[in-house]
Amino acid sequence: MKATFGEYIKQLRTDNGLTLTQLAFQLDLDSANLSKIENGKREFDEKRLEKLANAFDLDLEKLKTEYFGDQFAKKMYQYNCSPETLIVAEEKVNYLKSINVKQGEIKFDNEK
Amino acid sequence: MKATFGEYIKQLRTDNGLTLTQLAFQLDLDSANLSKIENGKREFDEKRLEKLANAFDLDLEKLKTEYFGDQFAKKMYQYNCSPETLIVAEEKVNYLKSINVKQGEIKFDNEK
DNA sequence: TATAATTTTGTCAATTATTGACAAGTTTTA
DNA sequence: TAAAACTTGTCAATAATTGACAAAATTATA
Repeated sequence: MKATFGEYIKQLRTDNGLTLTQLAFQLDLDSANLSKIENGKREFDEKRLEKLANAFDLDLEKLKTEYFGDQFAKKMYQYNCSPETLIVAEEKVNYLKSINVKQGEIKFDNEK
Repeated sequence: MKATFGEYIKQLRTDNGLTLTQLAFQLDLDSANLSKIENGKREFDEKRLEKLANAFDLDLEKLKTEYFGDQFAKKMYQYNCSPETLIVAEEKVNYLKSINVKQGEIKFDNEK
């Protein structure tokens, strides 16, 4: 899997013989906007990952990996970040996990 | 370097004997908001990275690595992404670079 | 070829998120 | 204990994102 997330969706959709309208309906989206997503002109909203997984019977975890990997890649490309950035990210994830084992949970706004 | 970006700024600031007000001035920020940034309650705006680099005579590239690494780590922690996400990100950066060598540049809105 | 279906693009108001600013509170320092 | 430094809460202003629709372009098919 090397494509962007939009290209990936398009691939899934066409492989399964769906039109934009059909998939957009399942994702609770306008077909015009799904087109933009597939062509990289709009972002796919994280909230719809589960619907996308259901639409094609995909593993949500794998989908998340594709999705966030894509987001990070876009940012890195856009800002010309060094590959080192990803190593730093890995360290910092571990750091965040370690301090939260000790100190309880960080609250993010997407949690209730 | 394992700390969050906010902790990193605080470290730099205190090591150099600056108050919030003093550093905030250099960053064109309100000291109250800088406090929130240091404590992870607000985001540091990418546009201020250069000012931060100047304030402490840091290499902008290294700062970017810390900054974006921190952003990715937060997202991964927040959404409980697998470590694999970073490998996917690396592949996709290369993919983006390869298609743009071939096809010309992707335009991002932050470019003029 | 025409016409129907599909996809793409443009636009814009509405919603949502982020920011700057200031007041008020707390903690630290001298 | 007074001043300085830091933190927290709030909110209007600004900015970014989204949904929706119209219309243009492309593709498929009768």
